[in-house]
Parts: sequence; C-alpha cells; structure tokens
Amino acid sequence: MKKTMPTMKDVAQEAGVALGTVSKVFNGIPVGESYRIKVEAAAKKLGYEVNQYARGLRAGTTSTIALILPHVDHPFFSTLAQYICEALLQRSYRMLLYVTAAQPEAERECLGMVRQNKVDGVIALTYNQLEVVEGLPFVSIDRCLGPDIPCVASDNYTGGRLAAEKLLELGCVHPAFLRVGSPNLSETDKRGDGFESLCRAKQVPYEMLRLDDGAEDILFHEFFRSHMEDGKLSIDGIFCSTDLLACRIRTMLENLGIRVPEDVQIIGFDGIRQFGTGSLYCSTIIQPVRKIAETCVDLLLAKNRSNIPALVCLPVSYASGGTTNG
Amino acid sequence: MKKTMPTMKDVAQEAGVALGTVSKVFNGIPVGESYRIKVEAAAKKLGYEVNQYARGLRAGTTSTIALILPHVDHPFFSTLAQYICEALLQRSYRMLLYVTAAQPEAERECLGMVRQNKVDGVIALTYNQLEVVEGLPFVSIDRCLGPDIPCVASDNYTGGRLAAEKLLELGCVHPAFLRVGSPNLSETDKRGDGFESLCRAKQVPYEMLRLDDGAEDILFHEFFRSHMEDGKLSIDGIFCSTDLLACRIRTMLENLGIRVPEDVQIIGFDGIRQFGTGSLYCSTIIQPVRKIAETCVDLLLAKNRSNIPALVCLPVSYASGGTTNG
DNA sequence: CCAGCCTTATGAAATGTTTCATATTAAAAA
DNA sequence: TTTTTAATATGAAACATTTCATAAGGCTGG
Repeated sequence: MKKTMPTMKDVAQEAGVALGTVSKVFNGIPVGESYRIKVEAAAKKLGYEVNQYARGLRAGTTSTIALILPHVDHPFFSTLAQYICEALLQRSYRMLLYVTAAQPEAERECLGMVRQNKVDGVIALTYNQLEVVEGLPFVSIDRCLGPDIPCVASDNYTGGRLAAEKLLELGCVHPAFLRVGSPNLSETDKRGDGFESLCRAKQVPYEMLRLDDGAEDILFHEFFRSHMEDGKLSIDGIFCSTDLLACRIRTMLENLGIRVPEDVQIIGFDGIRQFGTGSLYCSTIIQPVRKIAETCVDLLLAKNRSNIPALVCLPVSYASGGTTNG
Repeated sequence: MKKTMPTMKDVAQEAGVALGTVSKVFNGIPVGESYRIKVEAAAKKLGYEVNQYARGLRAGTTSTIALILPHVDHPFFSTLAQYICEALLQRSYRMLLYVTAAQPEAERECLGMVRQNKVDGVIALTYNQLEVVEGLPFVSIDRCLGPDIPCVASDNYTGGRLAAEKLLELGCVHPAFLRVGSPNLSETDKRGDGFESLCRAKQVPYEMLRLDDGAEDILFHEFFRSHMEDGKLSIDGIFCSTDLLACRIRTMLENLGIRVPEDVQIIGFDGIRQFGTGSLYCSTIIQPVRKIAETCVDLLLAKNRSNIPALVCLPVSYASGGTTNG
C-alpha cells in the first residue's frame, strides 16, 4: 500500500478504455485483442493488483476456504494441512487456517468467524458434533456431521482388521488394542471395532483398553502389570490407535525391560514418516493423507454439488517399521 | 448464506435506528445504552454477522495476516504455525497460510497474492532473499530481509557455541559439525559459526561438513568412512544443524555398527518434542518456538512502528535426550 | 424562557469491484 | 448507399460497510 494503490479506474483511464473492459480483462472474459493489450500494459505500468476485498464484496465469492483443525502441531494434521494448502493454492484458492485445540466452544466460534469471512467453503476436522452452516460448501474429515455434509476418512475399520490380521500372521496369540481418549463418535472409533471383529472371527482371545485423557501412563502401567507373569507379558501384540501412542507405549515397555518386537510386537496407525528417508518409528497402518487432502478439496470445489457422496472411505495399507517381525 | 444474509441496513430498520449507529455498536464505539440494546436485540433476532469483505473494502484494514512458510509438514514449522495462529486468533486476527516449498518463484508469488488480499501484515520464513512490499508491516523469521524489516530468530550463534561446549564438557576431543543444504545467508548459518568459534577458542581439532541437497547419504557415509580407523570412528561428537538431521545421522551410524552415545555423542538443533511426554529423540539445542511466535505477532501488531528493532535474538537452551552422556 | 453549547444520532458519500442494460461500432444484406 | 444484425465496449448501479459533515436533542447559565 504505497501512497494509494491504483484501482481499476486508474487503469481504465491510463489505457483509455472503460471500467468494464478492465474488469473483463482481469476475469478472463474475451475482449478485443487491442483492448486487452492496452489494459495489460497500463496495469503493468501502474503496478495494479486486483483488490480481493472489493471483488469479494461485489461478486459474493472470495476464492478463500477455511481449514479448521484441532491442532496443526501434530504430524498427521500438519501433513494434512500442507497437502490441502498445496491443492488449494494450485487451484488459486487461499486458505484461512483456524486451530481449535479440540475445544467445542472454539470450534463453534470458528464457524462464526467463517461466516463473517464469507469463505467459499470449509474443510473441518472437529472433535465435537456441531451444527453446520447451511448452504455453505462443507467437507468434514473423520466425522459425519450430517446427511448433507460429505465426510472423508480412511477406511479405519479395515485398517483395524488389517492390524489384527498382521499381528496374528506374525505369530501373536494374545493381542490387545490400546487407545487414549474416550470414543467420540468419529470414524476413528472404528479402528478398535475392526480389530475386535477380526479377533472374534479368528476366535483369538484379545484385550481392549480405552482410556480417558488424564492419568494414562499410570493406567497403562497397571494394565501391563496385570498381564505379567514371572516377568513375562502375556500380551504379545499391541495395536495402538495412533503412531504417537505406539511410540509412547514402546518407550514405556522398553523401560519396563520388555523388548520390542522380540517380546511384544506393536502396530500403530497414521503412517507419518516425518523424519524422512528410511527412519520409520513403528510398524503402522498408513493413512493416505495426500489422497484425503485432495479428495476434500475436490469435493469442496465440485461444480456439481447435487450428487456428492455422504462418506468417502479411502484405502489404508500396512508398513513394517521395526516394531514387528515383518 | 441462507437466502441472503441480513445486512446492517436490515438491522437498522429492525431496530429503528440509523445505519451509522449500528456500525458504531459493532465497532465498540460508545453509543446510547438504549440504542445499543435495541441494535443488539435486532442483530440477534436477524442472525446478523458483520461482513468482513465490506469492512475490509471500506476501512482498508482487514484483521488478517499472512503467514508464509516453506513447509508446514515439518515439526519446527508446524509448531511455529500453531503458536502464531493461536496468538493471532487470541487477538481476533485471522491467518492466511501460504506454503512455498522453499521455491523462490513461489515465495515471490505469495507476496503478490498477499498484496491482492490487503492483509494487515505478513510473517514470513523464506529461503530466498526477496524484495518486500514497502509500507506493509512485515516480520521475517530467521532471515534479515532489509534494514526496515525486523527479523526474529533464536540465538543461533550462542546455540552453536553451547553445543560445542556441551560436547567438550561431556568428554569429546574430536567433534564435528554436520549440515545439509548450502549456506543461504540466513540466521541459521550461524549455528556452525558458533560451533567453530568455540572449538577454535578451546583449541580443539574439529571437522566441518556442509553438504548441498542431493546425495547426502552417500557423502555422509564417505565422510564417516574417511574418519574410521580399525572400525573405530575418530570423531566422537557430532553437532547436527537440525534435529531431523541428528536422527538421520544416528540411524545411519547405528546401521554402521557405531553406538550412540557410547562411541559418538550427537546434539541436534530445534528441540521439537512432538511425540509428547518425556520421549526425547536426541539431545538438542532448544529453540524457544512459542517465544518466537509471540515476538513475531507482537512486533507485527505493534502500535508504534517507529522503534522496531532490526533483529531480535531469543535465548536457546540445551536439553539432553539420549544421544549424549548427559 | 431563550441562547449557547455540548453530546450524540443521522444518513449521504465513498471504498473498488462486477454486472447488466444501453450505446456504439463494424460488418453484412438489401 | 441504406438498413439490419451481430458483436462488443461503455458506465451507472449495486455490493455492505465506515466515516464525516450535519442535524437533533438535551443541558446549563443568564
């Protein structure tokens, strides 16, 4: 904002054409060749840049979408944010980022701000069930918010089955599922369901431990101690609901003198490989993060909003990462 | 955007007051008690939300700032983004996020978009030296962009000295500095300088290895091999320019049969502790990320823009994390 | 009771676009 | 040459706000 930024009127004057003509040029609407050239020259000479606020006001469309996340300081969310941001920039959309710390009131407040900002759409991953602005293109990640809101998620159920299947295949006879955080009716809850379903089908004895946030460490210790006999853990395979948890559990067990993967094998969920090239932290069920991001953007920006699917489940895959025997 | 969103005019009519009065109420400008009540009641009844685009157009101020980062899919950047976002939301500012993949043209393009969007300010961490929009509040992270652009960074030089000091203190007699990426004139270059300066002062023989991006793994192997004698590494302490590199080097060495920290001690830089509670990955020099974020926001939003410092250096600290003997 | 003063509400103007009804121009047909 | 038609440039109006000059109202002091 030098002195005052040049406006379309200035460009029109400089080029000796009408205001509407300048507008057309900047919106890609066909215009006489000679006019286009004059306008472009004048615009460059004056250093004109279109004012998105005036455009947004008049046209009612802002080329801006909002991304609402619980955190961005978390490997899964940050990769998601990165890919979504890239996909949007590629399509000449800008991205407003809101972080909510997973708090209901913050999530609601975001929706208010979003309405004020007249965004063209919202992609949100919320921890709470909230009522969504009607009529505004909206895509939810990992949570079904309503019949008209498409939800994009990994195939968590199959992922859970896959984890159980792998553990059994690798020789486990007494697996367990561990998670922190109470069930919150999101798609991710299905990871445990899938695990349980497979163990039942195979008639294998299994454990399920879902802890509320809080004194998890103590409770985990208690859980492990209660499954110890003669210094040996009776559980020989653990499926953790996230990679972060898997890493914590691994450290915890190693501190107890239990070897991973010799004594107990661990599989996580997410598949974040942040520290690059070859250094995996745990065996895991990989979420197709890039695919999730692109699906969200495609759904949000879809021209035809009549036949949008209610739930898109994307395929997961298993990757060994040192906490299993394969 | 239901049918059409209610406007101030609608609110004014509903409340039986003038347009200007409604405006005042929503801008916190004092107004007669009875008026305020009428307006607020009418606004609530109609579900009115202020239109930020109209406001932005007329007032020329948008309560929006742009954050430009090379990536957000990286523990240091994502924590930074998180804290900056939080600080901004707390002050009722929104944040537009741009990721550039560290590419010069993308970084420049961002500045163009930023100008179009009439943001109230920019916080940027760029890998390239770029000419900045004049007259627009701007704060740079880790790089001095010009005399009028404040730069916020950790005290990288002291951090480098501290790392060297620690290694020597812990018994190393032949330390090395490793980094990937050619020097790019950013503040982070000073990490190596600090390391070197301390080694010189203490008259300790040391190695410096700065690699371009590319075939780093091969070159690192070559480097290590050239410092091996009878299967023993002559280097006994490594200061890596980042934690990510430290983790890679650790894995690499362990694969070569060299034990960490018994045979060689490693210190990284950044201090990201993403996998939560107590699980550190490497000994490190911790950057005060939250402090950096808040300093950026404070500087950017400072009322008095006359006496803004050119460079703010924030103190770092050492933390042991298992790759050193203390 | 009135003049003067201060406070506060009012609504027109301005912000920089897009859109659309109208005017202009050029080309084609008569 | 004149008329018709098609194509395209024009500029006023609209978008929802803020701002500011003006009007209205309420007090105070004479």
